[in-house]
Amino acid sequence: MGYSEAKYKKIKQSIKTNILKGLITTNEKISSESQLMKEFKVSRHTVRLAIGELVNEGWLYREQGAGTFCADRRESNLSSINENNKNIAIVTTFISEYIFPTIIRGAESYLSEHGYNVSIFNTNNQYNQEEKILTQILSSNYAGVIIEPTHSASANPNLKYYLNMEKEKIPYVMINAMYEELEPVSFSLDDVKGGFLQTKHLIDLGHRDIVCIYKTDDAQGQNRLKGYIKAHRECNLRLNPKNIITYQTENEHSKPIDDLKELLKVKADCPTAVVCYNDQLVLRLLDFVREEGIKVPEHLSFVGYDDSLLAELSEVKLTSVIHPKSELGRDAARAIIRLIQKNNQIDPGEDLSKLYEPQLKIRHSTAPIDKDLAI
Amino acid sequence: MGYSEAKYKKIKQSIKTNILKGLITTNEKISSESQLMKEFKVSRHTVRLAIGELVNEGWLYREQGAGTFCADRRESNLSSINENNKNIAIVTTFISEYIFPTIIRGAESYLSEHGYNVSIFNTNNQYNQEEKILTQILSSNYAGVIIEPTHSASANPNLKYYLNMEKEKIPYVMINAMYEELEPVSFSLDDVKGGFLQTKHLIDLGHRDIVCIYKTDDAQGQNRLKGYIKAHRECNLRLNPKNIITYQTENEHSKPIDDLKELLKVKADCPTAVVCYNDQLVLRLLDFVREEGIKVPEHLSFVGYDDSLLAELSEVKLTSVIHPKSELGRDAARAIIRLIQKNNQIDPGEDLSKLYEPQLKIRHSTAPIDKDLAI
DNA sequence: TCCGATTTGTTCGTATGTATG
DNA sequence: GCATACATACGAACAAATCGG
Repeated sequence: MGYSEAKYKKIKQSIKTNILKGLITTNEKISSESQLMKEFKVSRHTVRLAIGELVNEGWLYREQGAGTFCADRRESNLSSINENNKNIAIVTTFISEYIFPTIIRGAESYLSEHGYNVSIFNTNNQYNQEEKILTQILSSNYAGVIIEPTHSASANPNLKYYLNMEKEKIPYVMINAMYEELEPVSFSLDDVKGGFLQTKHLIDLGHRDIVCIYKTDDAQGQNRLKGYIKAHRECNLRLNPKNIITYQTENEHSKPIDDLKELLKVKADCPTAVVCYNDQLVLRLLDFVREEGIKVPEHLSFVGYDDSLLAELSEVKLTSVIHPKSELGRDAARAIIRLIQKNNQIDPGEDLSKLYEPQLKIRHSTAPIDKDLAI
Repeated sequence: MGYSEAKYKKIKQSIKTNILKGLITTNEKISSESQLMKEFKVSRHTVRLAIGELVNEGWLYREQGAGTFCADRRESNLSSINENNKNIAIVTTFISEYIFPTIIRGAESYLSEHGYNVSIFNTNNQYNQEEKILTQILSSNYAGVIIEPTHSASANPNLKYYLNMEKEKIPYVMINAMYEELEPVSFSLDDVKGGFLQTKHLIDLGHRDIVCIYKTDDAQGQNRLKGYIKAHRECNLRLNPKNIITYQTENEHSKPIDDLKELLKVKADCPTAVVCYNDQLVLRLLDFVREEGIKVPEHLSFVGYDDSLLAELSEVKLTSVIHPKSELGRDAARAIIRLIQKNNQIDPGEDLSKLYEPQLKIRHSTAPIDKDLAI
């Protein structure tokens, strides 16, 4: 039998997970050995091996005749180190994505100025990775956590870990999106308004057939879509369902471009403008439309999102929604320090959260509609 | 059976006594399990129970296939904190610079797979900031450091900190550049060759007046400049001193563009090609030349460096030197873990360092010279 | 206080997998 | 490739402590 899949290790992990999720609290009795035998369909020996190691690692303690109980890890392990605990964890979905470095840097500079260390973690937008990281943070020694939620559009399977963080009095703040059930301190752009601004700008320029292309497995994209729809409603414009293109992390490389290609084929009611999930997507689409001989913005206007480096470096400078990257990072850092200092208990009146008002930076990728130049 | 006379406890006591009597010394092999079974006339399970507890108490350690050995208790006591030390510091000059996130991510993914935490620090390419960070790392609890040297071209005022890290047996590896005095384990691109490739490609295309624009306050830029000169030498080409533009971090926003502007004014012996310090610089220059009505690559060829996201997203796709970003990050991570495991002492024969062979990715920003199209 | 059910503690036997030299 | 050593896993039995009735 392979070591990595050792049964006793699975049992260990399971028990440890339950502790970290807060399902078993200090001095609470865990299942008896015979119960665990049934549950995992293993021999008593195997159960005892698992429990034995957890006892040695300080997670549990045993009392003959009474049972096995959850140990109080804080006292034994942390008390000595705790005073010097100046570690902050920053958890992002994609470190290398183009706007994150700026956010991280904003946070890092503020935190290091205040004597904190910054550890970074990467979920790759995957729940199991997020779980692993939360597990690690909970069993290590962090004073606070700045986290961007994974797959923020769906219900979160790791909710228990967040609740346990609250119980363990480890403050956390969320950036860019949030799990609303938790009502966390959060820092994010008003994405509904952002999507609204993107769309309204084009409507004001006379556009009527506006395609939107949004990634909808995170809350950001879903909210931007809401804003896109809202702008149409407010202007009493008919909304063509065909003009709404959505994609997920999994198919982000193919679907947006394929679907837009399909739309541009039909010359009747052809779109005159496109709002995009972010600047990077715009640039990829610009490549494609250039090959097709479509001119931007004369034939087709584009609005980006994030106002990233790309928006300024591209040939056609992008009209884009300004994302307060660096400021957001600093604000999140300031808030987490405040929470740490206040021992995670702030006055009800003091709302640390911030919803940033988006603004549109108008450059050269959008122009008034010109019917004579229709594609 | 009474607990006080538990067989496994007797075995424990016997082994412990032998160690304390000096009959078994550090790293000496004790009797195998089967020998102990015969000696004490007990089952294997009982022997394992005794040994298991002694392992947990730090008296022994086991090696599968080899045997069970007497542990060095002095060390284990001192390094009991170090056993759990799974923190790696990554120190970069500019976190948000466009290629760093990819390097960091390469390192982070490998390190987190191996159970390490990653802390990041940012020197902003300033010595005093580097000093602050090194101070902090030395006074905290890091198992290893991956660092990009600050101002790598000049003599380093923080050398003592590096020497002290060696004394404290904190392994470090350098990326992208190195302080040669230290002869560190390092991972970097062969920048001389990179600059050579940039230039040689243009010479091969028939260009003779080639401008180079390099940042020379780091070793990367200085080496690329060397490569640029070397390419001219090898091809027996006259080198026009006016064609060498250098700049520093402080004036990177103005000097490159101003100097190039100056050069292009003079119609006599006007350059036909430009090699740049990195892709980002190329894109900024592309903006400027576009305004001037200069076409790329017809009138003026450009070669970038790093093969970044920008090279593929720009309108004119950039010919650029490939930087092994992610691979370099992983390699550095692998090396630091190896150094930690080997307690910073590797065999002289085992050279962990790696100098990456650069390659040129040819895209559309370079073309054969065409005298008829001279600017 | 004692009983009985439950729970952990100790010990035996056996078998097979995996790493080392 | 082989013997040896440790690693994982099953089954069974009895001892000792705890707890509710």
